[in-house]
Amino acid sequence: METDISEKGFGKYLIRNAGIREAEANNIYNNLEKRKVPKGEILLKPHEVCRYTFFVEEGLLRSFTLGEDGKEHVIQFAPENWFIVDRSSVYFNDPSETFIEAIEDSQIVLIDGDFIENISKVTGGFDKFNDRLLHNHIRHIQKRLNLLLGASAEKRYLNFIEMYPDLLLRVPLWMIASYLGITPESLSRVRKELVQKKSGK
Amino acid sequence: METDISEKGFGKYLIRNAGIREAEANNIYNNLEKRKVPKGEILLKPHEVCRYTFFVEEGLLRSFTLGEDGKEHVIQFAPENWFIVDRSSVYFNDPSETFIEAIEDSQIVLIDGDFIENISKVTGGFDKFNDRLLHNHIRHIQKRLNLLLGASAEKRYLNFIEMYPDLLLRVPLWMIASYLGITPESLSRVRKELVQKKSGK
DNA sequence: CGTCGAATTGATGTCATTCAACTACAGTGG
DNA sequence: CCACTGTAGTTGAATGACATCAATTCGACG
Repeated sequence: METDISEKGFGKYLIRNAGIREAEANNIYNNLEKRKVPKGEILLKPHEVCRYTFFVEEGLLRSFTLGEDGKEHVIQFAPENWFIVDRSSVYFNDPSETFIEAIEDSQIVLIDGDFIENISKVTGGFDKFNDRLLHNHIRHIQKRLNLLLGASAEKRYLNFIEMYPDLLLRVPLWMIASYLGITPESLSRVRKELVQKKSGK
Repeated sequence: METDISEKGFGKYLIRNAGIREAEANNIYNNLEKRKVPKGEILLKPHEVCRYTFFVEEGLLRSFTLGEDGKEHVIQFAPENWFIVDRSSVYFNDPSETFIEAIEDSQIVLIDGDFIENISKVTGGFDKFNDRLLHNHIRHIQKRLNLLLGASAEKRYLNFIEMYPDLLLRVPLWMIASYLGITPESLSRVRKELVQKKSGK
């Protein structure tokens, strides 16, 4: 049975952000695979080819790599209304080098490549929407690159809490440290100093 | 007068990499603006909106930012048959934060957004080609992110000479250092140690 | 020939890592 | 209900990687 999706995650998202009419969004949404994933579940592992773009309706996912040093490096966090995917892997059919993991119990939508192609044929504007996502992604990574090249651990942390204030409450600090490219101990000290600076004013 | 472009840079590139037939490539190529740029010329400055994607037929360009610390950070090098552009700026019409500069006397092709749209209508497959470029770009900067997050200066340098052996001979070391996110002095020492390791074998 | 920028080298400083100890707390099984 | 265990987070002391500052060499070019 089809459901009215006007208040549901991905359907609502399409209407608001992709300029897709409600009837169409409804149709799209009802043809997509949804899943509930419990905290801790791994949705993608290295050496697998990434087959889906995941859209997070509820909960929180992350992607990360395991460096040669044996350490995790968080690539991205994906809370509600975010996409998460290994784009290189889906696009080139390359084996992925990253994990995608649920760090909260989550409700997600699975979008595969065929689906996107079909949608593009039926729904004008989906291509453009997709294109905007790609460019947003690029802008995002590029900004992060600039920070890593030029900013101290403290600045990177401050930038993080500015960009993702909500994540601060939901993500363990050691993952944030990993995202910032520092150790948990260093992040702990950075935070300590920030508190001291504030109280010193 | 139209020229046969079969042996010329961008036309040849289109035939070989975008799956475009020679007649079409010829037509495309003859409608594009070309420029000779002397070493040192700046093609894009911060606060300008980037209007062109530059294709390098001959020579060498780079893009870089000026960090808050007042230091340059090289984003990308673009030798023959590479594109260089501030994608966020062209796509979103945002003022750029980067420079694009010729670091050798160069011969370039200027591709603007309108042109790409027109080509897409006429030439099937150009969209897909463009899409592949975008995904290549993402793969590229993602790899760089991983290196910055996980690898030492030495590893990053080794990776660089593996990926761009030719650039090593054409780019001043201080620019490579900037690309790697270290100081010229540090790069000098890294190189010294590598020589010593080799001779020590 | 003189000048300027690139590159190297040494001495020293700084930031972040490493390793280890310790606290707090949540989940588990007796 | 309590002891046991594991994970997150903090803190301290020592170390390490890279930066900074200053001096020198080298080569390109006017």
